[in-house]
Amino acid sequence: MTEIPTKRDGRKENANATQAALQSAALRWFSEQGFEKAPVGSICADAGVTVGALYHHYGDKKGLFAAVVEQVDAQLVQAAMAASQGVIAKGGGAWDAFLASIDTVLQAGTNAPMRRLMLVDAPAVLGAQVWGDIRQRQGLGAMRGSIAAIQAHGIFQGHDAERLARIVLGALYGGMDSLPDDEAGVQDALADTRQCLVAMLEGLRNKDALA
Amino acid sequence: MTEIPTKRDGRKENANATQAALQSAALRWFSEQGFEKAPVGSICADAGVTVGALYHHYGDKKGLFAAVVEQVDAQLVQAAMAASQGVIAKGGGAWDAFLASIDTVLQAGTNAPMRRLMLVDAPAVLGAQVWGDIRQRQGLGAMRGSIAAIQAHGIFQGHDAERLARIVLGALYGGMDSLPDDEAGVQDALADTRQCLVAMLEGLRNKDALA
DNA sequence: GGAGAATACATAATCATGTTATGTTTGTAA
DNA sequence: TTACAAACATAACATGATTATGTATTCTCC
Repeated sequence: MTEIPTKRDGRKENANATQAALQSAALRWFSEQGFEKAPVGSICADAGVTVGALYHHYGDKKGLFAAVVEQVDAQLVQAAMAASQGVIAKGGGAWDAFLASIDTVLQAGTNAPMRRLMLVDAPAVLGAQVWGDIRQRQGLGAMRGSIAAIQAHGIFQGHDAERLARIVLGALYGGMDSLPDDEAGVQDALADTRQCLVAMLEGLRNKDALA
Repeated sequence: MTEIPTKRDGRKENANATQAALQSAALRWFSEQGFEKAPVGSICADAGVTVGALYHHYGDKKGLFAAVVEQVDAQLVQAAMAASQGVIAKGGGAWDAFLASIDTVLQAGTNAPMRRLMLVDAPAVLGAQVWGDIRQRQGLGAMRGSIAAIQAHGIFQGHDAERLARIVLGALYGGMDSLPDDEAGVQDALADTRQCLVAMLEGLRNKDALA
């Protein structure tokens, strides 16, 4: 969108490579150790560069963290939307498509390190402003879109899509939070959690239908 | 519970006083500036002691933070239970008492600094283990108790109280998260948020009643 | 009631870690 | 080919948490 590089820039290619290496290493360190216990020196060493590269591209440690968070979030949104549209493609209704996207997020929440990265560290490290912007662009935006799509089908009428998105996402996070950290039995808990969530959502849906 | 001090200990009284001063100052700094931007030196200076006192009583900065979080959480639980029992005392039902406790928590969430302290910084700083223990003793424990009480009245049957508590609390936090940071219009948003939450809960209640 | 011990701090050094100031290289445009 | 800027490397720097050590006060016990 910026400009069509008629002559390819060798500098920028290298820069993109180091950024990719940096974000890849950072994702490992941040998810496994948490933001605090992930020294910039270790991340850079792991990426095969020095701290100079990091501060050149991201300004500071939080900048790198923000880039990682947004990247992961974007991938999750993409997966959720793919699942949703998969249901539509198979002739499913808007409601079932909505539930499919929720299932995808829940499934992703199975991974404990990822949970801490996205739900615990991100809001604390980035602050309300930056994290709010990222959420708006990624998760919340997608959820708001999904709810708006649902509302176009006559469901969830009369509620502010933005607020409802936050509440539903909150319940979803609460559900993810209830998953055990140990690998064993996660699937059982997942099924149970899903049942609770769906019950609440369908409850809300049916209740609105009466009014 | 520990032992009846037949001879009063002057040391312990002084120690309790400094601990109170420390926690009071810490609450101010942590809620206004966040954990990271609250230097231990400033907290101690504000409390009229040196860092030696802090590390003697709490081990480290996180220890002091944990004490503050648990104290605030305990106060909130107390307020919620008082509201709940107030409804009972006036002849209200278990369900309305349940909603009253939720209202109390929501109302507390009106305060933005408090929100960051309890919902953002606490899980990130303390880690899953410590924070989980505190929640278990305070908020989650109370919510689980409330739900169990509800279930004794035939509502929310067939769901694991623990898991349901986490999901409801998650939705509650999501709702608090949707509140605007500016003071103006908070009450409007609060009413709207409350409506969404109650709708979901009553939806779940009614749905279960059918099965 | 005095010696010893333990508690409750104060003070100053230490240390870990994020950040920055200053090169140095390399590609690119003129 | 020269000048300039982006993309790093290196080493010094700054900040803030932690700790090692010292001291006074209080309690315990003989």
